[in-house]
Amino acid sequence: MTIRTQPDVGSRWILHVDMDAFFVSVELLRRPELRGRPVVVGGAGRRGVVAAASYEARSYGVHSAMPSAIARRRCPAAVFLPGDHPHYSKVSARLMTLFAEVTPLVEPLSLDEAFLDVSGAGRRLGAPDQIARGLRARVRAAEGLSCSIGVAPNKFLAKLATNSAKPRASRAGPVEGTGVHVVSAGGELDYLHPLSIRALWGVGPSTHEKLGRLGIVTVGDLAVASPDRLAAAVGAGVAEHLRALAHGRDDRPVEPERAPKSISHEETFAADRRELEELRPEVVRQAHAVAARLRAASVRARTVQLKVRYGDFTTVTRSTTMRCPSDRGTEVVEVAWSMLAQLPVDRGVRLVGVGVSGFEDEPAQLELGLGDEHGSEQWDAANHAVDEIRGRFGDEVIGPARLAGRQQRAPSAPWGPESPGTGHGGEITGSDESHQV
DNA sequence: TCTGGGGTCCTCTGCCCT
DNA sequence: TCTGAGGGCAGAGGACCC
Repeated sequence: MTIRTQPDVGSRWILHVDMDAFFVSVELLRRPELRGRPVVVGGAGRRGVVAAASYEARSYGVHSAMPSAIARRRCPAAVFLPGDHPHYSKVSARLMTLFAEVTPLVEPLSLDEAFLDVSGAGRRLGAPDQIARGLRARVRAAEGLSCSIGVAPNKFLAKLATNSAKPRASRAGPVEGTGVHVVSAGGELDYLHPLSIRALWGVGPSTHEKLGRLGIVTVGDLAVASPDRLAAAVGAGVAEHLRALAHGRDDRPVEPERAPKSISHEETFAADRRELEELRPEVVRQAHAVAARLRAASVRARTVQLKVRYGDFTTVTRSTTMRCPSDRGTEVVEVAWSMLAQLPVDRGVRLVGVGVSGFEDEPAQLELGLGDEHGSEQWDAANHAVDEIRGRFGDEVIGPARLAGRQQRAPSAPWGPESPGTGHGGEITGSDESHQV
């Protein structure tokens, strides 16, 4: 689709850049012999899911988030590759740098997606569609990767437009996309209203079903639906949000610096665990990983959340708000453990996770009446020393004595539980967890 | 032998306080 | 002293996104 957009002053133009099958495409650069074959990244473990699938694999009905067992059944010829998250992160960082050469207003959405506000780049780089085509060419030249770009007056429409520009999988194989799709100012509703409501941000399976019961199928149906009936079905807040989108309204700015509001780590086990003590190393490792990220971000968290998923997939969460915010692994362990100890685990736990939220920049209040007043300063110093050691020599070189003797965890296993029998590394701990280097 | 990991946002409920 | 209303907050869970 080619709509000539003008480099006019005052108009708002947003680019949504989405890399095509990012993880797979990055792997194919390292393994070009797999080009043209169905390739799947992730889903290597017994309980894993697909993180990304090549368009050849998608032709067999394989898609991301699909259980690996089903993916193998649908496409037995597919090549399954383990994910290499650190490598994808490096490539992603280079891409974001490339985007920043177009405009300083770059908001990364994930490793392979970003919004760019090019409203002020018209005089320098031309019309938005020209900027988009130029950027595609630069990404291709610099990294050998393909991306699709949506161009529109706001973020929501730009993201939708990207879908129209993407390559597709058909039974006959991959079909080239247009690469760039422009939704012109004034043409928003013509583009939007024929689409399924499922295309809207915030309409997942549950909301889709509720709206379907009201006879709302397309975005156009939603735009003319009774606000009261809508609110009764999905709640006032969601209803207002959806009505705004259905009218093409979205005035959220592109925000280059978005501070995270929570940090968490979780892990699914290869086999369910039924003993509390079997779960302790995981809680310790996750709590210290979370704490290290807090220190890296120079924030302290007030709330600790524990997540437990049982073998039947029921999930419970427990959270505790601490008197004083903390960035210390020992404190996160203590709070998470006290919550876990109150849950039944003998029914079989498949996943455990530790998270923190409620961030504060201010220095933590000194603890009173809890032993030596210099103790907390010493732990802070020790924690920062360990962070520094790990930054220089890697995560494996230092860990809690509690986890000593366990096989170190692979650098990253984001898309599936570890193989049975592998243990984990950990982080600096206090009290009962002295250091092992 | 189906369902990962890391997030955000919203709603509902219960508790405490005024 | 009891009761009810209302606000603020914490906790739990659901839905959604990539």
